[in-house]
Amino acid sequence: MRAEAPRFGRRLLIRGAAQPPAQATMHLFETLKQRVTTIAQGEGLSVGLDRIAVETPRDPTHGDLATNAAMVLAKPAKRNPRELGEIIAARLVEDPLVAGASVAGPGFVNITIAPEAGAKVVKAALDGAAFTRLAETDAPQKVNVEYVSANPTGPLHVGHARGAVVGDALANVLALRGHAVTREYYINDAGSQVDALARSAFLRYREALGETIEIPSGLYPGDYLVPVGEALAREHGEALRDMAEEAWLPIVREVSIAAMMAAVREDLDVLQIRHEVFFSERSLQVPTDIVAATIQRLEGEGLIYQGVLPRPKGQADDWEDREQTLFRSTQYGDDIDRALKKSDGSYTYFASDIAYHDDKIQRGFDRLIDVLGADHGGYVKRMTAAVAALSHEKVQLDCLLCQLVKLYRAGEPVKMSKRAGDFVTLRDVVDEVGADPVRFMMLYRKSDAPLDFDFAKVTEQSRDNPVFYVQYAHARCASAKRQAVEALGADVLDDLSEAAAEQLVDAGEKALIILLAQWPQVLAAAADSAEPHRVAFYLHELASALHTQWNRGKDDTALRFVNAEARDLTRARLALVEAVQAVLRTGLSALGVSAPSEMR
RNA sequence: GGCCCCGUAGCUCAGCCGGAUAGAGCAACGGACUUCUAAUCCGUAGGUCGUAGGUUCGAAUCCUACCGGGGUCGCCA
Repeated sequence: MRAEAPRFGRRLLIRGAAQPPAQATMHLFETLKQRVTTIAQGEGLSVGLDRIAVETPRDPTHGDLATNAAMVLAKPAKRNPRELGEIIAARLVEDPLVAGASVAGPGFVNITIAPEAGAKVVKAALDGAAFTRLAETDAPQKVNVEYVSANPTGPLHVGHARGAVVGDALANVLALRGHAVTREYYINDAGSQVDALARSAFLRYREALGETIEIPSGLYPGDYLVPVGEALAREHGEALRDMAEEAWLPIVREVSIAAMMAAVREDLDVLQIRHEVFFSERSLQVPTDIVAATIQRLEGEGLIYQGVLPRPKGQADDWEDREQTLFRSTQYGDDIDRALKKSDGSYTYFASDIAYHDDKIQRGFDRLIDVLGADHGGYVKRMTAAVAALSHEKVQLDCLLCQLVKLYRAGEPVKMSKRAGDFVTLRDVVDEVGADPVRFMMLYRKSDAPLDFDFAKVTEQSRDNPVFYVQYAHARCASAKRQAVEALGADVLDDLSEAAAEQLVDAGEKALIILLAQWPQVLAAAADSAEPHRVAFYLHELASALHTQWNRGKDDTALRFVNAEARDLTRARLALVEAVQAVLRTGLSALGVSAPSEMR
């Protein structure tokens, strides 16, 4: 059963059908890399061309850009890197995009770009969507991103929020990279935990009928099941109470799961997270036992056997050797073979998950990504092995582990215990601080690093708060344009692509242009490495460069974006502002964070 | 004990498919600003990139071992 959720993010899924006209696109780094490669080929060099990189040097006195070409090409060609560098530099300066090139250090070629090159970058970035399409891959894949997949036994808590945001942003980034992305949620509705849920709801049902109940440990004590009990009482009266458990449990279970999933979707909704596919684990067993069929297929390949696992060292005092159905995951790099059936004959979670991943493979995905909590780290090898076995190593599985989130309130840790009602739900956090800070902060850290989340800090309006800092940069761009209109009339913003942007030669303006030029490759790298946090850091850097330039205008009015005495220069700078704003807006949108025009 | 992740400035962290003098923010120190281009700005100082080896012309980055922190370890999901 695959319930199709309302379509969402379709815009992100649509690939740019028509390539924009050539002069509108300017991938500065790619273009220069091409030029350098061509020069190298003209010199008869062919080994190491793919290692040529054009990057920004750490030290800005080294120029705007630098290439390692001379160094990576010299060795295989048995040539002197500095000499080779001189040749490359001499040829590069012939290029109209290049104002200067010189050899430095062990053989770096440092490049100063011409004002015309900067102007092209600015004009390309004016159309944020077209500029972003420069990040599209020429080898698009069908990618499945599975994330959240929380047990439907209660509301989502803060820990889930991180996986939810990371998965969603990753899906966005992959889509912008040109891949066909499906966002998916696996509903664990088949195990013993949902039976425990049903028993808990049944107690609430009896409570609704007037009984005094006590919820034993092992069941779910949260009062979020009270309404479920009441609904059961309304619908069934006392009918369920007199049934045997085998009779009422399936009924109560189904109602409870439906209620929990409705709550989960509402919780995700407040973060604007929508999955396209909700996949039921139970549907792999009922009405048809797809799990069995999958196992049988693997058995045909000699990957299933009855066996006894070795006793693990160091612990497991109560270990008893036991023969069970095992998957030969060691054949694909796992440390130990893994059990597929429990002693009562039912499938392990892993067995169902094998069938589930097989379903994804059958649906034709080239790449599968599972966003998991860090406590599932031990699960990665076996699932990777299973996908390799099922797809005959054709399909790649990447598991992205998200570390824990620690909550703070003004520096003090927020205490959470597992007891009823004493954990912070996703909804609590979003209600208190808003969706934007939650989303941005969850992405402002590598996902495999622990994250501190401070309620006070993320709503603070200061530069210490990265969410505010980036959004404010976007708002500041809007503000600059408003001021320009006031000073120079509404038509000052017309046809900014016609502005004389080659006037943007100030160091701060150039720094902004170089940063803008990096956007397509930052996005591409974030997608390829499955690291959406790179986008967040990049946006912070771009925001910082904008604020810096703005602040320089305080000391030196000649640098202000808006100058009522110099309409032509103002228009050039407005083009830059517009370009920065477009990239900020596109980037924030990829992260699912709003881009306000003013901060209130 | 096995496996996975992490260890970078006082703090919180980027950088990691090898490249130049290792970066940012906070805190510290020294200045500027008294303002709607608002929700600060400029500068200074701060480092055996956990330790020890190895590969390399070149290592925070790759390999090995160890130390420290976290997670996880047959029928929970």
